[in-house]
Amino acid sequence: MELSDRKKRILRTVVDRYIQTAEPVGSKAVAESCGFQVSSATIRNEMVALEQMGLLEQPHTSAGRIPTPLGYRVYVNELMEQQRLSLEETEMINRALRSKVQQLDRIISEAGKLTSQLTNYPAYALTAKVKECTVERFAIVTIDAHTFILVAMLSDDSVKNKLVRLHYEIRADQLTRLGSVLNARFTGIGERDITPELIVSAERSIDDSLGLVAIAVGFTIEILTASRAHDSFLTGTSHLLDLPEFKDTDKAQKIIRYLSDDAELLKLPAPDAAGSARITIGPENLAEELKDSSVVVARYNVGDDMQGIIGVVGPTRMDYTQVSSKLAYIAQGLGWLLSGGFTLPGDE
Amino acid sequence: MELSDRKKRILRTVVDRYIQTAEPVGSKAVAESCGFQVSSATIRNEMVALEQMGLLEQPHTSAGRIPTPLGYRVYVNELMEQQRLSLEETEMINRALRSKVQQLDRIISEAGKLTSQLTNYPAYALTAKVKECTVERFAIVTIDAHTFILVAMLSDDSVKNKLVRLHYEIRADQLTRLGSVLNARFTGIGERDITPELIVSAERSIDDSLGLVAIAVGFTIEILTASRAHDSFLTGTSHLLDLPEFKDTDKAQKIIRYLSDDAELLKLPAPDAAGSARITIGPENLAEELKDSSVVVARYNVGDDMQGIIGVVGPTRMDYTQVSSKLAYIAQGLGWLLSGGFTLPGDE
DNA sequence: GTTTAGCACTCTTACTTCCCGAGTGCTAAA
DNA sequence: TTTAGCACTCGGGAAGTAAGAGTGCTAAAC
Repeated sequence: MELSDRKKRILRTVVDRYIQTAEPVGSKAVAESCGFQVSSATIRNEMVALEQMGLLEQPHTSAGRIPTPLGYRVYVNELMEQQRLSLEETEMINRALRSKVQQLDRIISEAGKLTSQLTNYPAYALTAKVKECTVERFAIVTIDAHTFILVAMLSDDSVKNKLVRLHYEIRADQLTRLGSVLNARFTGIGERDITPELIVSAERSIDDSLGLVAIAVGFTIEILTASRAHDSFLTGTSHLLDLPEFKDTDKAQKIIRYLSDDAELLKLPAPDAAGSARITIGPENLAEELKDSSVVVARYNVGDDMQGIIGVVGPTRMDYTQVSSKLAYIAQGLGWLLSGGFTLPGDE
Repeated sequence: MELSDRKKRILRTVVDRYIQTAEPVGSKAVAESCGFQVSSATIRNEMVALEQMGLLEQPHTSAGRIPTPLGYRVYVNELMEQQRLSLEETEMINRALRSKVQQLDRIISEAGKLTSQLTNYPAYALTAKVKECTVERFAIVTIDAHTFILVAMLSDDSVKNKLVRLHYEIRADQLTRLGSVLNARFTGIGERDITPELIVSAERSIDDSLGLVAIAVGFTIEILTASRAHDSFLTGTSHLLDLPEFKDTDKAQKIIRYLSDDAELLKLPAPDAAGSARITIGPENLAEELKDSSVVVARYNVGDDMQGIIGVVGPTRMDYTQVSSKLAYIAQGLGWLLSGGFTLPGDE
């Protein structure tokens, strides 16, 4: 498919304008738009050609043209110029990311919030474990004679904890022994390696009449099971209601409900490589609910064990340029922070 | 204000029906409704009286009546019977709560989700610290020569952690010393007690040429600052779009946007005592955005240091009976779980 | 051959008008 | 005090109308 320069320019103008206004774009508007020296009639002829190529369509006779999904695809692939984020924007993202990265568990949800704020579209964030998790290290913190906190550091660098309250008193040395047996026998192994025999043998080894091992192992299994599941977060759904394409509450509701379902989010397309953004337009989406919407996703990696996905959902008329730039930057920044250390590019 | 039995019964019928259908209730419908032996004309006369008392109103002449906010208030205060949750329902809540209480930090957000699911209205959850937090205990977990996790257990029983990666190598004994000085000097004190002098003296005491103390204390301050702030979660906003009163996207958007603002959520009314639910109807709300909506909130306490709030937002035509029962039960269950231990009433 | 101007045509959107029916308030009788 | 009957009111949906934007086509101009 070969497009003349003029056709490209017209297509780009139509897409840009339609992204902004959500109104079909007429030939006159295109002709008047930046620096065309030809009349609207000429534009009309070209637009007919673009329509026959399947890049534009008319919602009805005698309305302006709007891009088809294929038109958006061509725009995204060939016409869209990668937008440079301004210094202020990168600064802001850096600052926001850095201040959010206090607690490992929360980063992902915070990254989602940030994305939604910056793009003005709903954003979702997922974590996905590539490998099965194991506990790297247990720690026990005594609160009082009845109470302690069991802390587990997992192989994906996250930390889980549980407050344990017992009806009977426990001595410090019992907890110490519990800690050592947990660290000796239950670290570095996956959920399926925790057998009843292992538990019994561990209980014997410290003469565990109180059943502390059983409690701790129960918690461990809970954690490992939960960590196999994916975490997901959705924010900024109210942005959808801003858009004219969702002024019909039914549509908005369907899509928000769809996005609220963790299981569905997991099925969404993911980019192959970290850092870059992948764009899925309208009917390219497999899910029926998203046939009228577009999804932009970026991936980041944390070590080898874990990866995360941040995505933005909007109408096909999404501002692809802006969204994909910002998303890619955020994903990259996250990757740096999580696996690198404290500094982001641009920091001194 | 004295209401005859018949008037009470009529008011209750109107409110119940309007809650279900969202349509103005006519005299005929009331007359036919359960067991009235009088004609619609009699009902009409009574309804005029109720209207003059300010309990009912007509959206326009020749439509049925709908309750005024005052009408709802009377309904809530005098006519509503506390609904007993069914055994299945309490079982389900118990099960859901128990399985969620793995990780202290997440409980509150999970409780919000649960509430929203059970009531079919949007729910929000807040934590509020009554007292300033302190770190109870530090723990350091070594990952490799460049990396360790700093874990802090706070006085509110939550656990915070931070992955620290350095460009230079650190020895195990350096970390051990860091741990002891942190536990010796930085536990049990509030944010404002962390003075530069304290930091310098701590650094000297372990000959900290690597600046580890500075990093750890920086993290501590971050945590204490953040824990003073409130956490808030909002879920189930899509339920709003089900309701006819929010079929206008503008209204829905305004209220969702309002609820997404943490600062505003904090201003919402809170119940005085834990366990019971407080109901705020329409114009009783101070916020302009909520003048057409009602809020049901319940509070739970965790020890003396912390308390949390769970709230449900819906139209004035909210199913107060159902919502307040469930909310009270959930709040109660949470309180038990968080401060008591493992068992819920009804468990064996 | 390409571009332009002009014109008739189409289709949506917004606005007005009109009718229907549900539900009321009043009055008079039971 | 309750009931039946009746005229009246008003919102909502259907139908009809006018305006406007944008098109496709044709014929002339470059």
